[in-house]
Amino acid sequence: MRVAVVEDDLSIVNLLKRVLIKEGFSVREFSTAEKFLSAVFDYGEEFDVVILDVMLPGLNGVDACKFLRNRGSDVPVLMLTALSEEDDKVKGLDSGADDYLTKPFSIRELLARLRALLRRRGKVALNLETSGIVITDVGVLVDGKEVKLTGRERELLRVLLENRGKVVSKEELLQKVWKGEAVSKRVVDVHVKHLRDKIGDRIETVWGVGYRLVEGAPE
Amino acid sequence: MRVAVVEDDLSIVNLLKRVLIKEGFSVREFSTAEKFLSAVFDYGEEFDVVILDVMLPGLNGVDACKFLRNRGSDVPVLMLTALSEEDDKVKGLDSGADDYLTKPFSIRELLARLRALLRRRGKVALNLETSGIVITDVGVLVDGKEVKLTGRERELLRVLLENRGKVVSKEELLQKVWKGEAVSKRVVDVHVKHLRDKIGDRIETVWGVGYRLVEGAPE
DNA sequence: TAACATCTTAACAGTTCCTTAAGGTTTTTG
DNA sequence: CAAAAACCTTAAGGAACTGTTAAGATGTTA
Repeated sequence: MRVAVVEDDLSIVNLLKRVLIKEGFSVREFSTAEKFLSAVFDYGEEFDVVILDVMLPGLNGVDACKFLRNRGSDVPVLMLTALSEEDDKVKGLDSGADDYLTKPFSIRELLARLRALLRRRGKVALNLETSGIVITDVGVLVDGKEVKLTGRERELLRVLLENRGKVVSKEELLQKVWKGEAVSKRVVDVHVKHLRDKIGDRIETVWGVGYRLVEGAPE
Repeated sequence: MRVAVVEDDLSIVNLLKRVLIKEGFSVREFSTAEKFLSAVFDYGEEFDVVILDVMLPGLNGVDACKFLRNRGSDVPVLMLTALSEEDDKVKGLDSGADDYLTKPFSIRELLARLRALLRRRGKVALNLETSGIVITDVGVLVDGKEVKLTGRERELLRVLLENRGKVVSKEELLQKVWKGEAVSKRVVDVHVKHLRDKIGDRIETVWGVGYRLVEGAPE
């Protein structure tokens, strides 16, 4: 699950990062709405949910959300603000946000609302920590140790991680990692091999179907 | 964190510089309010916080602060003065200053107030010393030794330093250092090379993405 | 103007990454 | 069991990216 945190207050960013990463999200942070929108529309980055501060330098969260919706994005947006006035709540939701949280907020409530948002969209927020693997924008941690992965390897791992415990077919991997490029099916094998070399034997082969990332410790 | 020190008393300037640099601030000093305002509005320099003396030759601190606010700047201002009368305190805060300190002041109190100001703005004062690199307006210190950098090199280093430990994409570097000028992507590589030659191998290449300034000692 | 510093581009060299291909191994099927 | 199918492993070639150097452009200073 990829979550974008659009927030300029470093102390909040760091708090969110710590909590969300522990919960198994891939966290990508942006200090301004402009940077976030550029990542989405200029570079085509995709997120499963967005935590968006209202008070931002430059473009504010409400307008950023409107922009998102105008451009057709339906990614769930959780709005954050220091203002608790009803007026702002209305503005926020009017702009297309899905939920709203006023600062200061409790971590428990934030997580609860995030999960609610994802559930509503048919997504399930899982704690990836059980696999011992954490992906952030800074790097990839396996059992607490940083591992250097290439672009393809990282994407491959991300897809497997999102479906850990479940078999992912080669077709699905090709579609999600290689985005329909015309490549041989065998590239998957090769990259799985490389991944195995780097992260250890956590990828199981399901004969005739695809691959599955084994779960680590039980919940 | 960039701090502007606007003060004509050299002994105070030197004291502040020594302390602030040790705390990890990039310090820029101005002996008059005019010079400071010119840097801000004519040259577009940006600061995270301003330490502004009230008694200055020419334009005084109170008026300089008013000027700042009138022009729409909301940078945190910590006012310094030798006068302890309530009257001056009121004038200072009326002018738009965020806090106020009378000379003589204790270093500890100054730092506490600075941190409070930055925290209020959602910024966190970090000690850049952990990277072994300190940037001031006089020069750049690497492991205590002064290094001569050119303009581009210094800006490049500053952006990397602000994001140390994190990958900064080439696009972001081009945007922040070259402000959207139409230059080839490769200029970044060349300047990184020059920086490496001058400050040693502290810049890591992240293939296909950008560069990262490695962190020195842990926090 | 001459000497100097800085910045950008271009060219070539070096590196990393991705894909394909080929031969070997394991699993399934007849 | 033997053949077929799927997968593993390795290595080579090429594509994409970065490193390095030098020359020209531009601006600055003596």
